[in-house]
Amino acid sequence: MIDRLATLARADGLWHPRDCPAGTELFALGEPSSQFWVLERGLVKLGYLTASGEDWIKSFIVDQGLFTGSGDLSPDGTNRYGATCLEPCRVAALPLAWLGERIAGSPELQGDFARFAAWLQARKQRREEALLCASAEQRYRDLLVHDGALAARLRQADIARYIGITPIALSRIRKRLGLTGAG
Amino acid sequence: MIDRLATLARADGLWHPRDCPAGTELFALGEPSSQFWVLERGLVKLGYLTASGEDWIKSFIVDQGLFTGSGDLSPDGTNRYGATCLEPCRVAALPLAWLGERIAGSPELQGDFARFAAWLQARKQRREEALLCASAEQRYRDLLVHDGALAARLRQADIARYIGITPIALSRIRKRLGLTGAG
DNA sequence: ATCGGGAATTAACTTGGGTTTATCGCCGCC
DNA sequence: GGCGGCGATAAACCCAAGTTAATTCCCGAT
Repeated sequence: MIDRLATLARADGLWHPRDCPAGTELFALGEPSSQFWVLERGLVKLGYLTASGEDWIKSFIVDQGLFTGSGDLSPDGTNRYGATCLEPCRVAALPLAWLGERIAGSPELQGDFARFAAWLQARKQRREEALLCASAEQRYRDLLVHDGALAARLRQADIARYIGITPIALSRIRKRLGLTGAG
Repeated sequence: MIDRLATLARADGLWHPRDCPAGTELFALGEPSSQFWVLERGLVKLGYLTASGEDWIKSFIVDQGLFTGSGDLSPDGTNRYGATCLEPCRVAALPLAWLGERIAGSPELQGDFARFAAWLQARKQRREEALLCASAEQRYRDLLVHDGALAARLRQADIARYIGITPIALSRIRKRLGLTGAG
């Protein structure tokens, strides 16, 4: 899917991947959302920023993936969350307006995006259920079980903000589980 | 959209709306998810049931709406949550397989469902953000502001389970806000 | 009017997480 | 080797929410 997008964008002279170091802010909450992002390599966090200045992590994009700042593909509107590189990344941005045209004109891409939307929806479904029904400790254990490789690449602070607690509370949970010092 | 669906289903002899009293369980978590539900009148809650027996409310369908037990339209799979009538309801169930064919054959219905999916996604987006970033008190106040009419029709226990706390904690919040006795 | 039942509230106690501040460990740099 | 900075952990304290149990309120049935 990413390859197909890259090929189409290259043909239109729109494919400009760029390498950026860890810590780079790709876009911020509140900015106009007219672009669509492709991660080719690295690790990106998508996060909300509350009025009181805390940030909470919506999701991680690992190794390869697609994301926007608004959660959909509409070319107007503003970003509902920001994106920051957690590792050195290679990313490319594409105009959402261009993407809309290309999807309309390509049945393969339509299929790609339909599958992507379904996958994304299932993921959101599980996340909502976890946030609503499971305790912080349960959410942490689920993360370790289902995304252990990801967890190993993240700082505890980012894991905590993804789970919905503070880094200190996560440290306490790790102590409870006998994980401090053991990595 | 509901009218269009009803007309198509009636033409195929599949439209059998039924009235059911408050408390009726339309479907339960874990059952095979082969049907698609249309609410014509009433109020339905969609809820998860945890291993320890608590239930948490995913969302409410108010007056008119569409819902499944799996969050998508795939005709296989099992229900990830259950549905219960909170008020006397008129509902109709349609086979998901039938719906898939009808959507494929009707551009209008395709458009309807594309818009519906977009709306649903935006709603999930806001819910995820609220569960992750906002306190229980904040979520309650948001509910009163944005869905006051709905809140007035719900029992406090259901509001609490939707917000993500116990009815007792909600009662304390209401006391803090000066809403006990006045509401 | 009164009785019974469900919903909401209250109280008392426990637990988990937030906040603040301090300490520890590690690693890169000079 | 020593310094500085960052991430993780620890300690002390507070508050919000869970738990259990009791009480009040309301409303409908008899």
